[in-house]
Amino acid sequence: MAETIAVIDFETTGMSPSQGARGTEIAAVLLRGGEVVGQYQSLMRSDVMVPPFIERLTGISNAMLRKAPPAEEVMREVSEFTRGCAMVAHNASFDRGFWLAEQARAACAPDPAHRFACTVLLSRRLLPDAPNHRLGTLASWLAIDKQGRAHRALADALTTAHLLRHLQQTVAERYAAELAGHTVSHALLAELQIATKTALARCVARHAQRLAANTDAT
DNA sequence: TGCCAGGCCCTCTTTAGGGCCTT
Repeated sequence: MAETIAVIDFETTGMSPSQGARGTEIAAVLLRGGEVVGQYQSLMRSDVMVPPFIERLTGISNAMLRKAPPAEEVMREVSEFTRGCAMVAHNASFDRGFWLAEQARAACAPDPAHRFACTVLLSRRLLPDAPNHRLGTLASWLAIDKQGRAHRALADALTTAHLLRHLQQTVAERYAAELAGHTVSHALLAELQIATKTALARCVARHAQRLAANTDAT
């Protein structure tokens, strides 16, 4: 069966857990074989106030969060929802930081499958002609249908999922010869996101050779 | 008073600095 990738997005009270910021909403979209096969979204309540700027940006208010389920309960649910999935986020260092911090608060057992790939890093390498690599700009530039209000978790996660699908298709078409029939897996994306731009084709070819060698060995 | 993140990329670089991207 094709691997399942979980595309996640956090809305938060600030830029970094190290500064005391907390998640206010999380969404996870499951992609399998390029199709959306599941989605999860929930507001999450913590004891941290939403600053006015963030409330205007996301539309998530302190009043909304007072009625939301506790962050710990939400993290346990979304951890179970994404169990066994490789992860993707737009600017993954940001979401990964909140993911780890909120998981730790909720005493969720770390899932070794939860390795992150980043659509910012990938789009910088694969879409160098884009005006910039903000999620909204890339969505407009690639004519990705609007998925709802930007800066809400599910809308941004769905947009990122469509962007990821476009990036996978780009790799599949541009490096069809190097791929030699192999699919564009999360593992390959993780290698491409840290490859130099001039080494992308060689990176794909090496990856395909390793897969072929492993297949031969089994 | 002004500043406060962090990981990555690019270049006028690597003994550094500035910009991008996320809320």
